[in-house]
Amino acid sequence: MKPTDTQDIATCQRISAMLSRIGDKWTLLIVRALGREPMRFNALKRELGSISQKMLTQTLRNLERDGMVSRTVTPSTPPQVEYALTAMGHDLFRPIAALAEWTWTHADAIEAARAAYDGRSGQDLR
Amino acid sequence: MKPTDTQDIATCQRISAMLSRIGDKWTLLIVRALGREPMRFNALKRELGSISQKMLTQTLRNLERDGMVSRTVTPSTPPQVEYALTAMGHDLFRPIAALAEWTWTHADAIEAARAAYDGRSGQDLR
DNA sequence: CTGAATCCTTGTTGATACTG
DNA sequence: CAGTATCAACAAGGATTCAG
Repeated sequence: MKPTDTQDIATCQRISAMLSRIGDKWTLLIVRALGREPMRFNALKRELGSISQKMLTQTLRNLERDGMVSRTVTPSTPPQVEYALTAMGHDLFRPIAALAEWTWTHADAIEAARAAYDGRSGQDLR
Repeated sequence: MKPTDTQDIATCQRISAMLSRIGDKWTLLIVRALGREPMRFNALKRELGSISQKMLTQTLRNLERDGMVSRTVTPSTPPQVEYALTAMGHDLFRPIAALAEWTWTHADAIEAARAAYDGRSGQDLR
């Protein structure tokens, strides 16, 4: 048995799982919105525009479960629920920002690579 | 390119798309394998073990299209196709490694947050 | 050996309706 | 206001078969 390999692979998959979550359709936008200021459910919904309430709830639950977002209920009429980034949630922002920076600076190169690739293999297609 | 531009929503979605791709089931493992050394198709397949041929092809095509991986065909019998990381592919490794590092160092905290959350809301369920 | 094409199962997303 | 529940549409992943 090779513990190093299986360990590395397991770690790799864990990181993939994290990337998948962060990279899903809404997480980044939500984290970004909450990164500016804590917000209530419907304010968040308005901010994101086209998100369904189901996906907003679901994504917030995931973030809450992972300890990235806190959920504070104020029992009143109407009820108020405020979402905010936790310390860990804020912390996550640093490596994300680095990756964002990379994506931003390489966007043109990627675009060019895609155009070149599509030009090569898509000439007679579509 | 100001850093404030990274706060733009379109950019945010672009980064999400990038994260989604990198975070998909096989990309990271493939990039990691190719990061060590260029490899041929079946060597890669053996290395990854449980990947289907379809997903390997598909993921490699995506990486190739984005300019992260190069594909070199040597016409012979049997044909040889070698995949390798491009300069940009290697470059991508830095911010990914930062995120991996973050995930690794926060794994326990995330695990704990999940356990706490599941303990809170799962007591009377299921 | 390196793939493309097909089918099938599963998971994810979204629209809609309803509740406290 | 802040959700939950349900269902339909669609995309992703995997197994299998065929081909250069």
